[in-house]
Amino acid sequence: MLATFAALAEPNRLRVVELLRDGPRAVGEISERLKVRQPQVSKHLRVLSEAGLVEARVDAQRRIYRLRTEPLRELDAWLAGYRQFWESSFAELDCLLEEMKAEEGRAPGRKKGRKKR
Amino acid sequence: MLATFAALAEPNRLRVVELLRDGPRAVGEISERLKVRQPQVSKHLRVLSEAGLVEARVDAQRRIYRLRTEPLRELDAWLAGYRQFWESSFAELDCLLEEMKAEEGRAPGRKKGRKKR
DNA sequence: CCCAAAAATTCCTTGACGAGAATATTCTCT
DNA sequence: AGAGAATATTCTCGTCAAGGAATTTTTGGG
Repeated sequence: MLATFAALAEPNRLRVVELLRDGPRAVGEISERLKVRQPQVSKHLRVLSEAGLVEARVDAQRRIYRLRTEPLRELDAWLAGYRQFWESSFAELDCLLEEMKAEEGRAPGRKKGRKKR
Repeated sequence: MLATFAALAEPNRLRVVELLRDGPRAVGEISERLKVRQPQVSKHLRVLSEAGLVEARVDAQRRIYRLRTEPLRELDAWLAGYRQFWESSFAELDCLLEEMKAEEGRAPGRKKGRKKR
C-alpha cells in the first residue's frame, strides 16, 4: 500500500501508469510519447516494477511493459474501508456531532467570546 | 491526485489517516496513540491539510482534526478508470494478445531460439 | 495581567530521490 | 565475431522532505 502510494506520487510515474492503462508499450514508445529521456523512463519503470505496478515481457531487444492489476485492486480494497465514510454519511454525522458539541451552552454561559487579543 | 498520493506515501501520515477514519481526534490524542511526537504530528497534519485530506476545528486550545472525503472520492473516481482493466478482463486480453504475438511464427521460422549465449 | 495547556513554527542536520550525462548490457542480424 | 538498436545501470549533483530539539503562538482560566 505504502509502496503503491510512493510509486504513484511521482508525476512522470503516474503518467506512465496512465499511458499503460491503454495497453502495453515498449520503453521507447513510452519515452517518446511522454517526452521523457529513455534512462529516466527505465528508472521509473524500475520503481514501478518493484512496487508491483508493472511487469515486463521480453521481445527481442525490447521490453514490453504492462500494467499489473494487483496493487490497484489492493488500493481499491483499501479505499473500500473509507466508502462507508461518505456513502453512509459518516462524515456528516461527525460534522453534526461536533456542531452540537460546539454549540452546547453557548447561548447561556457563552464560553467563547473575545475574539482577537 | 498527485498531492493525494504524495500525502499518503508517508508512513506516519497514512497512519494518521487510518486513525482518523474511526472519528475525529485532537492533535494530542493522535500523538499519543501513534507514539509520534507532537511537533511531527502537527507537521504531518499540515501536509494532509494542504492536500485537502484533513480539516481542523478549533475547540478551546485544541484542534480537532477530521477526515475530508473529497480527495478519497477523487481517488475512487481515478481508480474507476482502471476497474475495467481487471473487471472486464482487459489485462488477460492484453496477455493473450501478447502471447499470440510472441508465438506467431515460432514453429516454422523460429525467430527466437538460442537462449543464453 | 500572568499562568498553564495545546498546538504550530523554526532551525538544523541528514538521507532519499530525481534529472542529466556517460557508459554498460542485451539481443539480433549478417 | 562485429555492428547496431533498445534498454539498463552508474555516477554526480542539487533539491527537498522528515526527524529532533527548542521556541513561539494561541486560547482559556484565575
